[in-house]
Amino acid sequence: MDDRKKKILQAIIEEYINTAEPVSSGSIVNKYGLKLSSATIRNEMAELEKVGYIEKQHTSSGRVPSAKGYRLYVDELLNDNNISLEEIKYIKSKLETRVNEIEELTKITTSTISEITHYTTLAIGPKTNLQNIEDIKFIRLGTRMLMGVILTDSGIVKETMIKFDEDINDEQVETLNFIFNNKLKGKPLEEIDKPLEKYIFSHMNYSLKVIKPIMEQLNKAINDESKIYLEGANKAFDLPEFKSLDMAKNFINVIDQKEIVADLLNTGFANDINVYIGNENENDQLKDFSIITFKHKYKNKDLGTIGIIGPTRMDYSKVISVMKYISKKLNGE
Amino acid sequence: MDDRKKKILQAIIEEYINTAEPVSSGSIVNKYGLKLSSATIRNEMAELEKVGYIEKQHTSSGRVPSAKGYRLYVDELLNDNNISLEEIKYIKSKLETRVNEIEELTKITTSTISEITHYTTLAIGPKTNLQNIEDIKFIRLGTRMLMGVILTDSGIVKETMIKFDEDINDEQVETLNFIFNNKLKGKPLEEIDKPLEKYIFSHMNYSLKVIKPIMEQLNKAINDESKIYLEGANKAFDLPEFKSLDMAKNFINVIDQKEIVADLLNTGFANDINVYIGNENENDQLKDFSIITFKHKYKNKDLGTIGIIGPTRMDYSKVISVMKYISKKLNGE
DNA sequence: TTTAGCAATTAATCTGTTTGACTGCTAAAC
DNA sequence: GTTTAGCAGTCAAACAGATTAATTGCTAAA
Repeated sequence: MDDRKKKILQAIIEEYINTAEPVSSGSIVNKYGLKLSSATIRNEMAELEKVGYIEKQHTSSGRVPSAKGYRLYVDELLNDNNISLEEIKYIKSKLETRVNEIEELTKITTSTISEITHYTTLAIGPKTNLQNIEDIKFIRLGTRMLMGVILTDSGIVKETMIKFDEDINDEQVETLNFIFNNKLKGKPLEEIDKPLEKYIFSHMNYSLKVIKPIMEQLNKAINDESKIYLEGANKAFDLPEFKSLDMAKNFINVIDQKEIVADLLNTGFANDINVYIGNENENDQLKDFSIITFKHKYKNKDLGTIGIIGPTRMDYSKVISVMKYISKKLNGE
Repeated sequence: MDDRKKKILQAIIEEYINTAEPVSSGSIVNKYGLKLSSATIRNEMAELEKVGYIEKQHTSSGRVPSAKGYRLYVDELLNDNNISLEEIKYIKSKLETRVNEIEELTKITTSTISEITHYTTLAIGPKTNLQNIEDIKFIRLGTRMLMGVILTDSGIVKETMIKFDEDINDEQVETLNFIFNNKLKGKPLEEIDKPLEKYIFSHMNYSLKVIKPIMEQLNKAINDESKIYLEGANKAFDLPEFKSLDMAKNFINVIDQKEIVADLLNTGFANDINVYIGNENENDQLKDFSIITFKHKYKNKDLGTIGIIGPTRMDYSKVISVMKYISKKLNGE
């Protein structure tokens, strides 16, 4: 792969991303700084095809990038600083909104990305079971109901309602708060488990009727599949690839299935922007889509993962640039 | 409209709902108990068309019900007890799941309806500002954060996080709990407002720095657009009307816009199953869809509205039957 | 090594034809 | 008076062939 081939590949990919039409040798002459005749480009294209970076749909058609082509483009060729001053200004203003909850920040970030990139954007909260408990409290609502609230060191708040068949009094609530905090503060969330149940049961004289539902609900709350955020599902339908009904149907199917979305957001490395192109995706239902994700953090604390999903013909440069900027910005410049 | 015409109209509509194809005079002979030749049915169809209950797409095509036709069918002709024993059994088992929160019940009901009817199902929580406060409490998390929790008499729980620039101590929290409960218990949610702020400010010596954020967040929490639940968005794409890309795009557009969904769920009468057929919908974007909603209640307490959305060719009989049954079941037989 | 020029290929578009499913109407049957 | 058989008329959908336009690969010249 000499330099000229890479330049031509880049031109093909960028032209295809812009036009969504197979790229002919003639269409990139005099664009992208290529001072070559269409015949020469044709010769180079034939070789690029031989090594699998581009593909033809039929004998006389223009070329379309393959997953392998996009991969090279993403790894070596694209401009990852493709972001305008206006966009930076807009993102800044959005991210500086004062929020009281991590959830809100995630929501804002998700919708901002969707607005700027025009792609469907997804987000999921962080895996909580590795986080540490910073505070755990119970609060009585009415006579037979408790709300359990857990604050983790990442600032995530988990809450759950617990109903009882008998009345609860304030003294009991206070004891619960005392015991749970003493026993669990600073420990990882997953420590809320059976052993504790036995401990409470042997150290307090509450009936199992009270303790059982508490433990059940707390465990449910922390193991709860995190909430999934979705912004701009309709944006996909403006793209020409969604003219195909199959594609559209597949897309809705994917974003409608929480497990698939959770899966795709939960793979990938912590400190990177992760790009999965077409058939690089493990899940067969995703093989026509590309997905770009990153874990967003605030002062190095995991806040979850945000990702965009779109056709393989995606503006990788723009998306990656925006994510890079936001990631940096969230983590404090 | 004599009886025979109604029978024929019913036959046309039910055949169309089943097949999604324009209904010819021949296709309903010997079905639906009609012992007439196709010629007679043709004559009747011509008259039904003249009064606007059915329509032709071109001279030699079969007939398709109009919105007016569906309306008559829904009001007078359909079987609203179109529900099988298996379905009843399934619904029962689902609704008997023990839940700790209203939210959960809404989720379960929504997904059950979607599973049984095969239509996209939407839900929204009740308008909270008319509900009464049953309990209102603050709980300290860490040193500079409060969680405010409001329980209403319908069992709805609203919570909000409040951050401060200075430390909060337990004594302050206790006073807050005392004052808010004393002042607001039994009152409608909308009473949480400016006058209270002044009262607290004059009766306690907390700085405005503490009280301001509390009032702000509480107001935000109660005025928050209720969460919208969505189940089975992908189900729509199995229907033949969604072969049309325009239709599909419109559909996604509608369910993606929270305001439209909130609007369509918030119209309609409290004690009824509300049916909006095609152009009966006020919103232009909904004119190709039909919507059926009902307010679900538990022991006469408003729990919000559940609705399904689909093409005008919808199985009104099944949907209405299922909703009737569920509505009755939730409200305690 | 590059390029001009040209035959070959193919999808997309267009055009005309056939087919099949209906209807509406007429006249006969009930 | 009502119902029905039968048939001409209509139209969309399916099909088949011809045309067009885009683009390639290859050859031979620059």
